[in-house]
Amino acid sequence: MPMPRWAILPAMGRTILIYAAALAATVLLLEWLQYRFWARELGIEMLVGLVGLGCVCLGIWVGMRLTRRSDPAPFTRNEAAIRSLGLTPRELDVLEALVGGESNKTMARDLGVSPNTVKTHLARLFGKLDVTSRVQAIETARSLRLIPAPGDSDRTIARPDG
Amino acid sequence: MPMPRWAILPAMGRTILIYAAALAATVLLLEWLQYRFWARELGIEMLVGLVGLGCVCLGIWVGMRLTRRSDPAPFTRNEAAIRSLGLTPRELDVLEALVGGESNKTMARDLGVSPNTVKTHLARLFGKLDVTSRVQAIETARSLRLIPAPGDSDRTIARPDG
DNA sequence: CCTGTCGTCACCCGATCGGGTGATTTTGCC
DNA sequence: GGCAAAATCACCCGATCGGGTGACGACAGG
Repeated sequence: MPMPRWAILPAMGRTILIYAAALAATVLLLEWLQYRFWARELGIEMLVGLVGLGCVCLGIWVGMRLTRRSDPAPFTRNEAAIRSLGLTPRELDVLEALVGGESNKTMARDLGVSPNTVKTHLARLFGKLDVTSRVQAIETARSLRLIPAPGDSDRTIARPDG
Repeated sequence: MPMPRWAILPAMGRTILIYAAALAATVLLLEWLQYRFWARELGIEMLVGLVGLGCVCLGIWVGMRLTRRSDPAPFTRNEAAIRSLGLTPRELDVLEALVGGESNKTMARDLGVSPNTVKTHLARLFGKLDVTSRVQAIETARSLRLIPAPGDSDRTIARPDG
């Protein structure tokens, strides 16, 4: 399941608080500068225009902050899904080794166990993920965010028509 | 429909024009409302505050418009890589069917051919991609942007150059 | 102590895969 | 028509995979 939408609200709330503080500071700054003097000197229209201009810049900055992508997508492993599926640490090791596309024999050598053990872990993994093939296991694991998807952690971009 | 990158610039310019028009309209509206009266009634502080609030909202809206991503990563298929590898259309069909994690028999049924044909296409595909397993073929194809990776938009963009 | 879970390994067996060779038909192009 | 590429299908064969069962030791928890 994807990250709930409301999870970004704290960040937005913090930004809004920062903005509110900046606004209050601006108002106090104007008061401190005895803006009434400036109002008499420049005229109310000019004062309102200047304030509006400043507030527009502030709003643009806030708007950009609000819509900025939480950029790196740091890939947080879905521990809840792991627990609900009952995946053991060793099964996760096999799952991570699975994405390399190697054979059971090679994975066994990498993990330092027997190919039969890898087969056992894989069989249980397939059962828990409710899949029947290695490729489906990888796809399902990625959709459940058990393992990082391509472009999630390492940003290796091969540009088309290179 | 192809959407060149520079095409978003007019959209931004349009947005800026809309913002400028809205600002002018607001100023005129204030003038029309004889804001001097409101300034005397509410006090300059309140007037400035209201104008600032309105302009901040306007600025936030503009900021959000300016930083809105234009369809992030529409996934352009790497036709150059396809050509350089010598991949035939049918081999690409098999490659796309491969990501589903189905067996050769199922892919053959989906493609309307014999399992032996799928095996032949797969063998040539493995040779051209220089891999030895289905999973490696998918990983390599994704890294070469022959097929969309999870997280990429599923809409394929037609490129002018064949 | 007993039970449950986990990790490890073994064996069997059928299905599938990967690799190779060969053949035929279709398609597009000169 | 001739040619080349592509697509199709068949067969063989060894390797691997997927599924199932059984077993053993370690280890935590009641």
